[in-house]
Amino acid sequence: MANRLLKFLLAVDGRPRRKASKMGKPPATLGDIAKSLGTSIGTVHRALHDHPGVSPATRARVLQMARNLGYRPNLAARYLSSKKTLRISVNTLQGTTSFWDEVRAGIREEAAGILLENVEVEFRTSPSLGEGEEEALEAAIAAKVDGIITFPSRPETLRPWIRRASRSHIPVVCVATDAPNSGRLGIVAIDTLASGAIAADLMGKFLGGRTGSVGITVFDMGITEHAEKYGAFESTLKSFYPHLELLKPIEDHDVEREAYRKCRKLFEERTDLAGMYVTTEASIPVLKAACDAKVLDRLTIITTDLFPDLVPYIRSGRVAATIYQRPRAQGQMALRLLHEFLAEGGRRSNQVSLAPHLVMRGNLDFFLSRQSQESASKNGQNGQEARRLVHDLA
Amino acid sequence: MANRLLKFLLAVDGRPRRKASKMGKPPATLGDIAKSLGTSIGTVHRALHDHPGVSPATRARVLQMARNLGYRPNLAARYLSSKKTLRISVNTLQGTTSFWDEVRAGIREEAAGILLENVEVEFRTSPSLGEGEEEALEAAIAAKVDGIITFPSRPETLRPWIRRASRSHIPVVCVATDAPNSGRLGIVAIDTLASGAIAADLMGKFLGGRTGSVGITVFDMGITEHAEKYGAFESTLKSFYPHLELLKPIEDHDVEREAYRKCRKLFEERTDLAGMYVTTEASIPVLKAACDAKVLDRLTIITTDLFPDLVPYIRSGRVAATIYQRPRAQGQMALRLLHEFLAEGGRRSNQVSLAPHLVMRGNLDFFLSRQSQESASKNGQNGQEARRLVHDLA
DNA sequence: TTGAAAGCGATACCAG
DNA sequence: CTGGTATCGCTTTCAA
Repeated sequence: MANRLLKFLLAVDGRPRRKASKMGKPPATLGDIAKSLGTSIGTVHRALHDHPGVSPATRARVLQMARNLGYRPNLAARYLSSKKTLRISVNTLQGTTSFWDEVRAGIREEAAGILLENVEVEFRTSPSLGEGEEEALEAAIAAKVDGIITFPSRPETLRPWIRRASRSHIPVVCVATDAPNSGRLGIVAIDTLASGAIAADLMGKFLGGRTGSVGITVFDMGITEHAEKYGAFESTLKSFYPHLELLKPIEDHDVEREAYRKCRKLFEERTDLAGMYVTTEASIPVLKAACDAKVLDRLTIITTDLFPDLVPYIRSGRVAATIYQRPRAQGQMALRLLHEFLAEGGRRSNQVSLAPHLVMRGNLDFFLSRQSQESASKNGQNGQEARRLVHDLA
Repeated sequence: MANRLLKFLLAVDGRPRRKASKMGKPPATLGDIAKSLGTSIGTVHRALHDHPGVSPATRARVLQMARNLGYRPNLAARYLSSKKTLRISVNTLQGTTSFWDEVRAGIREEAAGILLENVEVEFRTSPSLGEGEEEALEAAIAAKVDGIITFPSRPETLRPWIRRASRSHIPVVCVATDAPNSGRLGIVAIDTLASGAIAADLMGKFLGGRTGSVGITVFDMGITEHAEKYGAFESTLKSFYPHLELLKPIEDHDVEREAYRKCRKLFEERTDLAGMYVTTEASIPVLKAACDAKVLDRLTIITTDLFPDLVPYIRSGRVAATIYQRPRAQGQMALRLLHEFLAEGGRRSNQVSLAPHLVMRGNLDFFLSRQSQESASKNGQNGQEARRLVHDLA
């Protein structure tokens, strides 16, 4: 092949492959700061870390000089010398479906993949919604962990605890649900608007030109995410499929009996019901109700998430599609966000909105094989053994 | 709140937060190996790195002992002392759509996010399909980069070059298309089966009960990925929507005129055509052809990927849905794969299959806002300035 | 072919 | 309050 360098190819410089070769001066070190200030490394270090025993005057000078020189700590050196591990508390739910297991798996994978192997994950898992969540947060704070990943099932209740953590300089990242105005560092969740909108769009298309009403279940309209999802579903339906009537949301509060009862009632009353969008995890009771009310085969049903009990419904086509909220990816991103913050590597976007995945009969197996890849290690363990898991960002 | 530790919460030990606190002995070091062998650190190092000047006998003993002690290099120490940068060549296409720009953006983001800031990315971009790709690979090998990310547009042609790279101990990761039996380290791509299957499933649902034929365009059936995608589309259609007849694939070879001509012909001949699945980037010519043949509004069209010219078609509903191949995520994963290998951090799955995203009218804006987030820095640059970009894994 | 030793940049401790 | 220094584990160079 022609050896001439094609002109459209980036010319590659042959300078020695050292960092400084980029022509930018080598990054400033503590020593540099100390030298140019005529002080010692120890002092500079203390100043930069707000450690006691530095006069305000010198501290200020150090800070200024650090800024001038564009000082950025060398993480390799830091880790090598200190060997502190970052302890991260993961406060989540046991859960009724595999959702939270997957989130935890994602967190473990990501933690295992960190090069500096300096992350230790502690799981504090609540047995059910609202049971011991505050205590768990309190315990994490008391244990002086370096960071917290949590699912604020009831944002208002947990908010004061998150505030408390922040005040103790413990960054908190929320997963799946946000806790607004809590001072949390970041939030990782599925984009609610994208979810609601795609569900509506699919619903409309699946129903073809048929008219009728469409039902929707949510956890609680008081939670921002759920209200937003409903809103997106509603507005999309309205603008593209105005012939479909959206009914008032059914709130199930993650209580199976409540979901069943309310939906059963709906199914029996609204004979014009054509479709149903279940935004919560509690899709099985809804499906049961539809079955018992003998409307299951008449309805176009779109659910949320993916777990074993749902599989037969999808496979048989009785659930037309499910909006998969990618728990694994949520866990991974949450840990990444937190770790990057802790490692001082840089703060990126603190609000990560993931696009949901669409699962239907056709691609169901793809997602199932993905879930089963996480063969090893269940939750609750200290995650040390979860060294090398098969990994991807689904 | 109750201070008692709820029994279901993981008990947290209060041992000093040092690594060794896990009760597992501290990881073995070079010194440990040297000591237990009665030799020196230098020798151990040379043995482990295949450096010249070690007798085969001692090398063997060192290797064995390293294995026994479960030695794993401390990356922080390694990086701190050597300061070599990993140079990675990214050989991709200029491209007609924004696809490759996004891939490169993803690679840059990921490179910028690496804590040990030890990655340098060089872009070698070919102006068009097949133009200078071999030369670019040759150049990368000649430049002795540490790793290569490439798009093997014509796998057979590039295979020998990939082999050559591998023989020179330069790992190669393929993006978007695989180069089988080339010795490449890994492959990152959208799952073809998931793509084809979901497209078929949607096509069937969108068409409701209507009968008719469905067309499909591919790049070239000779490329594994395209054949697989076709296969998945075909089998899904056949098993769930047997009343739809799938036509023979139209190969466009990424030539716009070819796509237009062949499709125009199809549109005029097959008056029973109900749907069209465009698996290639060249959807615009197909849409033009449909428009000119006056069948655009009659067809249910599913395309691939997302770029500006396609937007109006989606917004107006003339393209029912598009299968988004997440170029950004592909780039990110490719770099991650390669870096983890190079950093000796561990080898995970070398075959990453991403799930495609579904874009429709409803969630279109979500994806558009995502793309525009990558405001800064275009391709072709040396990527040094792309320090902190907004980041997520879409 | 091998051993010894000087860094890399930050942390943490001990002396002034 | 501040300066000095041993240390982390590895790479690399210089002697032997």
